Amino acid sequence: MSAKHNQLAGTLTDEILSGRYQAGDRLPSERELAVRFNVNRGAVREAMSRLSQLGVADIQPGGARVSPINEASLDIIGHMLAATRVPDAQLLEQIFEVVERLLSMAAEALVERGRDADIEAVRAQLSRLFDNGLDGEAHAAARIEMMRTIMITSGNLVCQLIAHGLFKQFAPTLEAVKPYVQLDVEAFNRIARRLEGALAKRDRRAVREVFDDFSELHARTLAPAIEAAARQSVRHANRQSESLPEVAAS
Amino acid sequence: MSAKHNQLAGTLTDEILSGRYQAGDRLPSERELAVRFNVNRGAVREAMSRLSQLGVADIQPGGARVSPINEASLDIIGHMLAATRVPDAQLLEQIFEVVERLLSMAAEALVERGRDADIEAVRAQLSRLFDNGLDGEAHAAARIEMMRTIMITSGNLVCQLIAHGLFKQFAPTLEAVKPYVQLDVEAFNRIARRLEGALAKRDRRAVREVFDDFSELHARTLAPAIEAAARQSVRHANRQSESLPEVAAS
DNA sequence: CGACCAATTTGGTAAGACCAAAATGGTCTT
DNA sequence: AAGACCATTTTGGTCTTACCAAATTGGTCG
Repeated sequence: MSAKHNQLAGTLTDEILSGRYQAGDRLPSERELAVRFNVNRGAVREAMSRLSQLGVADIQPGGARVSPINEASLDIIGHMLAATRVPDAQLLEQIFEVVERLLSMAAEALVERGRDADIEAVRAQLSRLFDNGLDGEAHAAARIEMMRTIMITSGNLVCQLIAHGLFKQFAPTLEAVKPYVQLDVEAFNRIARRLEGALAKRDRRAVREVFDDFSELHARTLAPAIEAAARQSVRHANRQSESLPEVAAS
Repeated sequence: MSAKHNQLAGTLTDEILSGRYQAGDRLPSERELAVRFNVNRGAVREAMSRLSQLGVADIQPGGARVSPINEASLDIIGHMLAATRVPDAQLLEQIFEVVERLLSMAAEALVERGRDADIEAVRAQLSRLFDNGLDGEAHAAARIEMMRTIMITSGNLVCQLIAHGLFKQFAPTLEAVKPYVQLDVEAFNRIARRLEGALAKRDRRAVREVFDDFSELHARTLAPAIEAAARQSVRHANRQSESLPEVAAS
């Protein structure tokens, strides 16, 4: 139900991401796209503007060209995840790898330069994770909330922005995979306990080791979940991603 | 010389970043901004669209509101760096902290899962750094090129996108600080040598330690450079950042 | 074969009108 | 007096049309 220019932008980015247009190729002119998709040129323009800001197209007077993927904005990750109905396992792993590194960085900054109160806050959240018996949903929410707190209290804005941006993009995918995730709560809580101790002692090295192990656990958990999701998804119909009907050429 | 909507977008983001509009505040309506800056509403609209994609404003039918900074896109970093004529040392350090973490991650991925040819390529670039006597400019260019190679060969797209995005944004600032940077080439080359060895042995732990030390060296180098740049810049006139003249209210 | 120049194509900007959703402020009910 | 309800106004969203400037294109001339 989104507006036309949104659909157009989505269609075009998908076509670019799918290789329909290669990097360096010229995109059709705005006027041509307008007639082809039977929309206003203004709508085409807004769509192109988004492509430009997404970094997938370089648009200049005289014509627009497709940019190399590695020059794009972080925001294409969301498109790439949504493009395939089975989440791209490799890409998801890359995302988590980055997130966990940044998380480790934030936690290390916290133990090195953070205020006591902030450390206490994170420790309290950690305790809640392994103390009372939270159900699956609550446990997951608490985990995310804790990571968020670490990011914020670290004081590194860059880190926060990246984490927030990435999370916003893979959240829907995560939601789709979630039913198949079987977290080893025991193992996780062991790690949480270790992290809590490392924070208490402000032991940076220990913090890092904890996150290394956490990263490993996460990978062990995620891989089979994605596989399971992939097996299941073959039954489902193709998600009808909204796209504009293309008018036949004369 | 940029277009009106660009200037307007810049002016508005600067005002938001400077706290002129607080998070949650309502922004003036498009029509009001149009008369205030004596531009077409279309121009205002394009500017607002950019604010929205930058994540600094949430724009909805009924009114636009300022978003909290930590929900913005990575691209505001560039604005923040450009906002103050003296580069914000803290922010720059945060950026480098992130970049170096990601670099370490990429290098570790390379030694763990990379192809021999790719490792050879990086080693060759490293050798060039400490073998022949490159002058300052060439040495700096070679350093950047090597980091770029590591990022690309790591195969982690997310990592690449972040690094590319960050680099694009602090490049101009770096250019401004560069004259004041006095790199300890000796120390750097020692680190380069160690990295080259670690890559050859595909020793992940060693790679990480090298990057930890590299990060430290980088910080030691950067801090005094920024300070020197700050001392010098007080003499220079305020960079005349292009902004739109505001029309007096009737 | 190459340099140069004009016609065309392409993106950029502007102005105006209209629509739908949200915010606003008044009114009525309780 | 407080709250629910509703019509008006405000605000962003879309579409249309026209014109401008820069880049591309293709031909022509040296």
